[in-house]
Amino acid sequence: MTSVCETLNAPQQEAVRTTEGPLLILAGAGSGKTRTLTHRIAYLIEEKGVDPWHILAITFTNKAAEEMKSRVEAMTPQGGSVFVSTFHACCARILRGYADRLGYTKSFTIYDTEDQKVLMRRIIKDRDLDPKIYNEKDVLRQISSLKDEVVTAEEYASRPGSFREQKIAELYTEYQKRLLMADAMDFDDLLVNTVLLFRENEDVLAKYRDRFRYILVDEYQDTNTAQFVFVEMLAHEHRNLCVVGDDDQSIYKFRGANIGNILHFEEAFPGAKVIRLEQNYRSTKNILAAANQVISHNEGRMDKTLWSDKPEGDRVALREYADSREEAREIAKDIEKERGRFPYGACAVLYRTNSQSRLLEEAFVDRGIPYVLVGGTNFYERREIKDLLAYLKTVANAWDDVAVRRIINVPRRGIGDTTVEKVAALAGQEGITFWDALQRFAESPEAGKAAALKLKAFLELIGSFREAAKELRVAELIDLILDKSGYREALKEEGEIEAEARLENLTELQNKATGLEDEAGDPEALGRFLEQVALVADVDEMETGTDRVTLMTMHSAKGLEFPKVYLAGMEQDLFPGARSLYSGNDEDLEEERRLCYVGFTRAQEKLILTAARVRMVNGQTQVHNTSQFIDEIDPLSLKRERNASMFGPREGSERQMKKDYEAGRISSFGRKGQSVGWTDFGDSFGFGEMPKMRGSVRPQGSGPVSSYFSSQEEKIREASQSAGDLASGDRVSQKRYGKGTVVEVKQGKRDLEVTVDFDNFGRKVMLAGFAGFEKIEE
DNA sequence: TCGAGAATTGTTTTT
DNA sequence: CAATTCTCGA
Repeated sequence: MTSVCETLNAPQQEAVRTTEGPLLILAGAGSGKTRTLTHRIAYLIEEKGVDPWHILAITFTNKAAEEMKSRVEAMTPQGGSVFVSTFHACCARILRGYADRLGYTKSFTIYDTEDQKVLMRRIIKDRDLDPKIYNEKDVLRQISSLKDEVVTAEEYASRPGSFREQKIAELYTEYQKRLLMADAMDFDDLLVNTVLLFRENEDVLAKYRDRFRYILVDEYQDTNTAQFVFVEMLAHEHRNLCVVGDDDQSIYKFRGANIGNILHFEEAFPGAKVIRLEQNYRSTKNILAAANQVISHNEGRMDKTLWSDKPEGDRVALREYADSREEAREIAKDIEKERGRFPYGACAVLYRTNSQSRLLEEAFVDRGIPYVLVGGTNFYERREIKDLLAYLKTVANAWDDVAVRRIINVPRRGIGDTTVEKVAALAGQEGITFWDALQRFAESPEAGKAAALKLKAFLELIGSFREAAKELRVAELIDLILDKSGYREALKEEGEIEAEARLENLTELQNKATGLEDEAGDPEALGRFLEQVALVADVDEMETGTDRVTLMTMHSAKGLEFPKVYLAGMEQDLFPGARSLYSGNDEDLEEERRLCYVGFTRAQEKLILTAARVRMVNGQTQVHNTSQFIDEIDPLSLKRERNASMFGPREGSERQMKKDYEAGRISSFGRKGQSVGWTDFGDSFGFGEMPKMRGSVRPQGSGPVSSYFSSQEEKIREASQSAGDLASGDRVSQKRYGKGTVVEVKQGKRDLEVTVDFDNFGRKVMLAGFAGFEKIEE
């Protein structure tokens, strides 16, 4: 064990040896914090003789938990019995033991985001609120942020607030009531309810305080208030709390992460010791320099400087492309070209939004490059999986209305909306669950003969599953359900490729259940399975060790590292995203910048930034400048690579079209609804979709979209200017389009028509760089 | 009741 | 460009 410590640097060793009292480890990116943490746990066990039973380690993902556990186990034989887990899994575990104290049963189910939305939508509907004004997403977001701060429905309702806030409070209250009735908790509830459990049950709190005498929390910068409260309660007595974090890597403010937790740790835990890990073992000097330069633009950071004694390495590369498709293709090409130095498994392509993965995937498929996509639509969120899980939930928990209603007519069994609504109404007025109402309704004369028959068949079907569950393993139960419900049959009949994929997914789910190691008929196993499934993150499922390129968001990449990293889409308005740029709140921009820092510091040897000039975003062609973060890098650390495809002669039809256009041979080209033209900047070439336009293109205003039009008057004026001066007889009209605004100027006499589109932020949307179009021919 | 086609609308990031 | 909701006819 002492020899183990020798491989650590001085501050790391100190962090390992400071076992008693509160400790904040400020660990910069790549400073070996996981190593330090695992050594610390091993040290506690080996040197301090602490029983692993008394140690709790909280990680950010299940994957990180597993990894930490196996690393500790490799160092000390007892290491395997340390409780390493995520906040959510840990809370779920505690609640499984004591949920009855809160009015739940111990086999409560967990609602995911979709379940939450379904439930909330129903509540809003039942209360006759305008779903436009109270849309479930907004309401849920507000409730979620209240839960992040451990504000209960009662507390919130008792606070004075605006009319809307009072309505939200009512919805919150009702939502919690229905969750309780359904014996279900949402993600946030896992934390909040655990805190409430501790608050109201002295004995439970005492038990866990006694058990977890040494607590470690990783990625502390991304904890929210609820998590802080949870940890504080547990650590209150023994005060052996060690948190590790890096304020520069806090990227989850949007889901309630409270950076104050780390900034004010010393105040919350007086006498806390602070140790800084500032030596980076991961990246070359150039990469680190670029990362440091970018992050230095943020204000209010904790004082620390990351350094490295690694070689200089290559400069950070910047490559610009004409459009996003080309960007994707060139990345794929480049990966293939350098395969000798960087095998596929050594490469990662990171991006800001999940939607960017599509083009990359296409490019990789085209070249036959193997890749793993992390994130996007979670496996467990796919329709067929959710359907089957709803069956399982219905079997496990008859109160779960959302689950029952999901499957009552899946596959089709002739129970339509009308019937379902009647049952729901009955449930509402009697104050019983949907399931109970279903039983009553099937017997009542109100149900038509045909409907009653169908309902009874459904009830019997579920009943038979419940019976069967008593003597089957979960995997076998799944098989039975697929079979007897007719679900598998229905999919097979479709016969489409998509249906086949769905069947494969179901088989995969079954395989996961097979790996469960449950006894036949074990009543807990089903609940365990459902819980496991509810709490997995995308990264948890990531395979490692295969020679494949990794594609994922920068958020998902937190905590990971790769020899070669591409950051795709380094474009203003995409990264940093328009949302953060125009919110009027600098903190939003700073969070994006931290995300950029996280992205940069994933790279060990080579970092390549790419940007596209023209990109489709939500079906709209947008022209982007390179990200401001690029300007924040010292030019000496950056290598702007001019690539032939962008600045040299262009190939194929686009080039020909350009010539034709210039020579006046054609006045318009492109497919229906599209036109093509030149942008003012660079030499790039873009397609712009112009649904309202026909005819040829006259380049007008172009360049970065910086103007900001807030009032309707301004928008109209701007649109008019694009059309030229207004004359009498011109008609100006405006209409809402989504959240944006479209202003149309029709100048009848001169046969000129202009449409200018404004996005959510009031910025004029430039269609591939053009603001105005002259209509020449029909 | 149900499906097809039209219309609308939406978007960071995720445990 | 999706994905979802709406509308309408059978």
